[in-house]
Amino acid sequence: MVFSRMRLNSCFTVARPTGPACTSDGPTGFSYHEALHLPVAATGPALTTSPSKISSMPQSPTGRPTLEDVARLADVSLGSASRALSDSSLVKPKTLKRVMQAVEQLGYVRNGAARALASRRTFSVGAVYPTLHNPAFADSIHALQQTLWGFGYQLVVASHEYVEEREYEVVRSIVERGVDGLILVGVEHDHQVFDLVRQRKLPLVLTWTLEQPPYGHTVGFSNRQAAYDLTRAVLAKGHKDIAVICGSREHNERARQRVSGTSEAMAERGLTLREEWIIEQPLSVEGGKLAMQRILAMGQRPTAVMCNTDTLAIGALHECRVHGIAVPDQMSITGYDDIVLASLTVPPLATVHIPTAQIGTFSARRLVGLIENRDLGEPPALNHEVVIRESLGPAPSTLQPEMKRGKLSGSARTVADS
Amino acid sequence: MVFSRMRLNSCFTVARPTGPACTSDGPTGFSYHEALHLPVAATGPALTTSPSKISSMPQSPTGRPTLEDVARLADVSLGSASRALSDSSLVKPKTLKRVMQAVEQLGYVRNGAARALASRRTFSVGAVYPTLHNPAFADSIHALQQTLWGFGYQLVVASHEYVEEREYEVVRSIVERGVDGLILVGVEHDHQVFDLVRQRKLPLVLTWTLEQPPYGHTVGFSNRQAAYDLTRAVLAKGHKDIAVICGSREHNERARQRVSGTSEAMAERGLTLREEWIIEQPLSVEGGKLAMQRILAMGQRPTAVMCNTDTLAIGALHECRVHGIAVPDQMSITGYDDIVLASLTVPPLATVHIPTAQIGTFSARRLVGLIENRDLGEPPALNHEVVIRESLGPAPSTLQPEMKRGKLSGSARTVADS
DNA sequence: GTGAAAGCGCTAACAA
DNA sequence: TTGTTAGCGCTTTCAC
Repeated sequence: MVFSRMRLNSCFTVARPTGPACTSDGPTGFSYHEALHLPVAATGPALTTSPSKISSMPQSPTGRPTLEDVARLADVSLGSASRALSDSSLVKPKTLKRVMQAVEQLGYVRNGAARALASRRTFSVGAVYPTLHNPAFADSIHALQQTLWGFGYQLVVASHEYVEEREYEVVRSIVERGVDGLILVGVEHDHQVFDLVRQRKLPLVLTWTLEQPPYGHTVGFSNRQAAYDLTRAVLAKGHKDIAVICGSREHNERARQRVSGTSEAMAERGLTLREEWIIEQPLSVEGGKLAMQRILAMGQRPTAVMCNTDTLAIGALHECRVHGIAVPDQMSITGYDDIVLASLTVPPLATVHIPTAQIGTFSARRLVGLIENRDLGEPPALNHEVVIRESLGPAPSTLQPEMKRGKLSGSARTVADS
Repeated sequence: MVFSRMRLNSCFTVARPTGPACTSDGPTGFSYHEALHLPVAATGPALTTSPSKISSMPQSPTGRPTLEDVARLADVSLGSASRALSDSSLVKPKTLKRVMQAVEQLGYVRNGAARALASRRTFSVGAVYPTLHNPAFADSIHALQQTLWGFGYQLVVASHEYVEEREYEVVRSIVERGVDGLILVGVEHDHQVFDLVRQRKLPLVLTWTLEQPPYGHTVGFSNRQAAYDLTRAVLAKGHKDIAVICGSREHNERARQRVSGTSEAMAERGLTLREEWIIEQPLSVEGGKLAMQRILAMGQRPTAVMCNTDTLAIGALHECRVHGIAVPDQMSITGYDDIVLASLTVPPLATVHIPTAQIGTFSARRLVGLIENRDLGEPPALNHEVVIRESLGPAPSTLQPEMKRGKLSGSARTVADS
């Protein structure tokens, strides 16, 4: 077993709930290593070797010990007990010690609801994502959660599965349950969402975008620019007939911006992104397959298909293999996001690297900064990066016989899949 | 815009917070479609077209309207207002209507902390996963969250990143913050975790396992059996020299069971799983690469490598390609989990299909059943399924020249990637 | 079916 | 530094 049950130390750091490894940004108090290893009074005396004076303390009607029980056992006032646990520097070491001892003996665990009600702080933040079922978002959530934990915040997550009407319900539900701040994806949200959040003055961070929102702050990158840059790379390979597979563009400015980034780059070359070559599908592997099926059924086919996410691209790639279409010889495919698997497909997927983890990390920092009204530093510019891999090849018409296989202008590179 | 601001209906269902699409399991009350579309009073009168009598209602010190404000405006008692929102069947339709009107006018949003404190229910559950950075877990969390939402519960997630000592901190922190139930992965947890949860009588569901825990219930499948079955399939291909790539087995009974399932199946054939061919690595693509590097550097190589997760397998597969090792001709590779991408690798990955989404769904149902003390039906037996795909081929020694490429005894099949 | 009132367990102001 | 006390906003008896 990892913990010494005898160890006497605090779960508590300054005005901050249990658990968090307060990073260097945190106020003074117990260090990470000192803190957090509070054992719990076992169910029966027989089960514990703790110094048993668990005694006949009168406890609250719920059965669980309350701070009042702790104070009584420690023979200090309620206030002192509260202070000891919230900010140990507010009480004498001796008081602290007695309180901690009582906490340990009783197996006391704070009541977050009471804390929240009295202090109007929940130390949790909400994050509503389009879906958790997307590696890029999962990565970001992962980083978000880890960073928040470091600051002492819990993460409440939910998703609306791209059903726009659900977002408000979801956000409302989360706000109702109580969070100190909120993270959403994109700038485009029902006005009710903004109204609700603004009315409550809830700190808000919008991710995955740089657009100016009617309320809140953003942490992200330019979807349009990323798509533009990637498209330039595609155009450089001589492609003129380009199709796009994207998610629904309605209510999703990210999808729209990616498409417009592409059409802008094409326009600069005097090319037009044909509307019938913009195919909307659910952002899944299956969606990619279906879209590619439609493309392959077309009379005139594009020579390059740019997918709005790697997941779509993987589906598209797979469909090509099924139909015996050689990628990139007969058709080039690009993705977007650069998920870990993008570099492992066959052929490896050309894509745009999106700083998913950074978005999570910096949105957490930004949000905590807003909540605690302290400066955690401006989030740096988050950059995308075009990653050329073998799924993007020269357009068939320009193909020289001798460079039929695997000849690339840029070398295939691997990013962030370590 | 999707919502009619004028719409007058409830956000509230019986004793259950806003939002959830109460499924058929829910008690009576507003239907999903009736519910939840409560607009919020906009910041300034100019911003809203609401029937403005927003008036000079004295509001609580926080600035936000409270139930008391609602009651006053509706001209009913606090109690009635509370009842109207918690269980509309407890008040007269007329009362309800007036309350709802007041709610709408004020843009009232319930205070979850106060609710939780008074009712001792938070309508949220905690889930602590090893990591969110694993498609199998992400799938499961996704299903979990969706199902919980249907029941009116919020999901608080956190991960311990396979650092066993962190789990207790994480669990404690979540419990402190307040949840009505808890979901963990596996049966093996520090006794402090069990002590804490047991002491608070917190409903507990352990997933991804069938082992009997000291406290709580399980929803899962047999890791040992799944590994056993897959190994039988490998053995049937004539492999005798089998290596295993797994995560750390310490504190992880799932990893141990998978390994022992393999060694048992081998033992039945009089084969031994060599300890030096059991390679522990972090459960990532990178871990799979590193492990395969080690294997390829060995004097005598195994003919089949069984990976404990698809992610590891994908890394291993990739490493083989990098080193020019043909899969499955020179080496067979299997995974575990059957993530969406398993069927899309080249060659497609033989693996065991794990009912990840079902685990999420049923653990949610089980937990809610425990919390609300109602019978939501016993979770059905969750079954794994061996999925033979091309990465598993005959052992090189038994290889007939004419079946060198792609000859399989079972046809490659695709599961659950639609 | 409704109103009045007593907490839920804690924090934070204020005195001492 | 410590103790006292008044709520935080809601649910839930308990009478009526």
